[in-house]
Amino acid sequence: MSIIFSKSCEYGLQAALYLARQPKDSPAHLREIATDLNIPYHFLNKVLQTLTRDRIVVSRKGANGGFALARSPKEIRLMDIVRAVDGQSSLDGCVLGFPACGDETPCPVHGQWKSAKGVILDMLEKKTLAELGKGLDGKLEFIAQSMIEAAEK
Amino acid sequence: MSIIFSKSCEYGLQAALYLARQPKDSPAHLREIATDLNIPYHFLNKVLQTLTRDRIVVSRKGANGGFALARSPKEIRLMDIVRAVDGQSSLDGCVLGFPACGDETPCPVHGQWKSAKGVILDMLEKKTLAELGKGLDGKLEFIAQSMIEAAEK
DNA sequence: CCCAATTCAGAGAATTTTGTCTTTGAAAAG
DNA sequence: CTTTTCAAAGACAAAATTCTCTGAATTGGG
Repeated sequence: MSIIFSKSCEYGLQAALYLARQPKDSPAHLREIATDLNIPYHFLNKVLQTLTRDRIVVSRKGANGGFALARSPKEIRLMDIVRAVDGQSSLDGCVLGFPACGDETPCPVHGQWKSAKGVILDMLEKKTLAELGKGLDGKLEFIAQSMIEAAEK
Repeated sequence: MSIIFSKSCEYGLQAALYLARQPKDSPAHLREIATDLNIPYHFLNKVLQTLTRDRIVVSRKGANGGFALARSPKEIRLMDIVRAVDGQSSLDGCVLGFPACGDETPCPVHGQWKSAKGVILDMLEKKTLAELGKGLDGKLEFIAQSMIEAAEK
């Protein structure tokens, strides 16, 4: 599990990234995505259902079916996926766990944490799937390679 | 649970902070700490055992026993506690979960995440219990208040 | 010196949360 | 209809969190 995301969310982000790289008008199959990204089939099923309900991806049943992004990758921010899967509140809250911590009654690291979180939120709010997919251009093999190495352990 | 720490770690940080505010030569009892911070007694027991084994706090049994910091609050950084409880590796790893992500084969957000993590690690490495305790001076009631509100939910 | 009370140490069980799998159903295409 | 593919409920497993219980060290009082 990543530091800040649940596994569901991690898988959701990976899958969305996968779909962003997919040629237009050719939806990807659950089976294909799960295999390529080395994600448990049925767990990914559930995550994609969530993203579908949130209208971040669209699904089609039957032959020629599959999953595709609901809108242009330029219009899907990482934050959209995080919010859909882990919920907004997953990024709120005091880093030391003090329930009453806030701008008025700050915990001792409130200020510093706020600026660190600012960098993170900024990243999530501004990065779109389009930019991320571009970052992967010319290294299609990155993900696959990544997963092969993981499987070897 | 905080975004980046386990509950164990959160409790460890809170307890250490508590001990830093404690008058010299008067160790705090487990029962007292757990009650004041609203932490499950036996879970805190375990966390404090970890911190004791790591020589961040010292313990004494029997009457007049209890827990105290093993050295001056000025010499205990947040990172020491995080490392002891959650382990160093809890802060490593790709934020999107790609196992092969690294400086040579970066994931699309590797750079941004690295700088965000830099701010966090910097905070953990530089902030000592002494500075944090000072931050609480004059608001002894902060923690208690915090916990009362939490309990009301 | 011995005993009783106090307090931490630690193993391990129970619970909760999170992640994974099983199974059945429903929609679409040909 | 038959095949393909997503939808969804719910069982199961693993991990994190919380609780139970027993033991061991220390102190102070008889």
